[in-house]
Amino acid sequence: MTEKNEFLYPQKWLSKASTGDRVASELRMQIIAGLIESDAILSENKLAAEFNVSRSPIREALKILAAENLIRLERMGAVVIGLTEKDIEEIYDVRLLIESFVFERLIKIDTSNLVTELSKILEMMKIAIKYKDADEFSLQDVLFHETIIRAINHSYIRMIWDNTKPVMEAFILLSMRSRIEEKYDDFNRILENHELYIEAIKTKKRELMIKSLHQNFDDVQGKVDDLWISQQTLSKGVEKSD
Amino acid sequence: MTEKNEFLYPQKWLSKASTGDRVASELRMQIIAGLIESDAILSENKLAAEFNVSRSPIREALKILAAENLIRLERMGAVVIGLTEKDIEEIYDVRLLIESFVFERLIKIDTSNLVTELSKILEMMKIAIKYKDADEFSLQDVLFHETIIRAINHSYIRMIWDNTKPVMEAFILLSMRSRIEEKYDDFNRILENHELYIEAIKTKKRELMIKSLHQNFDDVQGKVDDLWISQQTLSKGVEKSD
DNA sequence: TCAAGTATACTTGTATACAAGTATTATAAA
DNA sequence: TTTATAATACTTGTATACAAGTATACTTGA
Repeated sequence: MTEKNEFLYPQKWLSKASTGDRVASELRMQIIAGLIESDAILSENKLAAEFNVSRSPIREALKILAAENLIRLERMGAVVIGLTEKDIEEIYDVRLLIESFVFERLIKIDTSNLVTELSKILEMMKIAIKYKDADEFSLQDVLFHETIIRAINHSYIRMIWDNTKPVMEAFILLSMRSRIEEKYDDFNRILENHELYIEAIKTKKRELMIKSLHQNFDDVQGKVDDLWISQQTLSKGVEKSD
Repeated sequence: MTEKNEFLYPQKWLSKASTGDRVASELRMQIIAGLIESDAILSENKLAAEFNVSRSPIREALKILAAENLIRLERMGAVVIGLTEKDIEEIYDVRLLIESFVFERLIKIDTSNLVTELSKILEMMKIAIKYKDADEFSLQDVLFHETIIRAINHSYIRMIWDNTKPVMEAFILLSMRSRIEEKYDDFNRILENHELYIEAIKTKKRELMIKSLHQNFDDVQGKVDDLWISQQTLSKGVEKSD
């Protein structure tokens, strides 16, 4: 048995989370990072032993991951589905879909407070880059989009966001970590893109928003390659758990 | 304590469901039907006693309902949010959104099998009406849309469906039950509308689909009024659980 | 009557126990 | 060697036990 003292998921983001949430966050990262391979079978008992907790929070975690389509709950054990390139594309389909919807609503309301809020987040992102803090950058990046989505006060759009957020966050986190050192310039492009997004919301120009969203997506396409590479790196020297 | 021998949710739909799923289904119906009022506080222990099960499946059920935004999990007790008219509108926003997306994908693929499948479901719906079986009709109605959505094989669109389906199913169920007796003619309109939808998929004509979707939504607007009326009827003579 | 403080009866989160069912493995027979 | 059967070691689902924390209500003092 291997004692794990290091976590992929930033523990400080889990200040008041339950054990189940913590386990879910960590397993999610391990699955998306490829440390736990697809088709692997997870047993509640083994996981409980591994994380040094009881089966209750493990069950909770598995339910969460199943809802996120990262695993499949079967009779005997939970089968890891993992995150394919197709999944990433699909997540961005959904983001494109809901953010477009949100934008149409934003056009009809006063967005000055939102723009202020977004500007603040953007500045935080700049600081994060300055100090090469990939985690903080990812946090703010996700928060940026969450802030936009929450602005229209739509329970079910927010529900969709809540369901896709964890996977997206984990994915962005891994992607940014692998890029912060080598591909430093990428981040300026991301910043510019977010500035464009704010501008679109401020001026309520649909074309700008579409442009920004698509650029963001194109940017992600690159992230995918990077992540797959980083997965291989991460997987090296890690014993298989079968 | 009141012993409940009758359930709002059709038990035969839960053939291989866990106790937690059963409890969730029943609580969902009671909340949407208004038997459990908004702002009511649900305690795990009380629910466990009421349903004659342990806290484990109750916890599972509450997690499910929280994900559906029907309740809010707080420190002390789960607070019932309930389903407002705004929620119904929002659910249909989402349906409009994802079914439009799905249609764009359907245009690009061979839909002959899908059309056959949908025709079969439509015939089932007709039989259900013939025998005034509101439950069966609702089941097929929901299945109709689920079949369309599943046809494009998109994990994350399906995820959105999975998350909104239970609430929508419960809502449609209650609505149809209240209408099957008095507003019999409504059902023919619904059938025609579904025929239009099939035609849209067959001919891949966008306008037809939009028309059908909007008619469906207008139809739902009427459902809302009916449901609120049926809620008051249902609520009569039911003691409050505070 | 009112205020403060303490005791009590709740709440959830986690751990453990038990039961029912399934896959695997070993054993025995042909 | 192969097949059938039985035993065993797993699996999850549910029930129960325990611990930590919170709100409420009561008691005690003025």
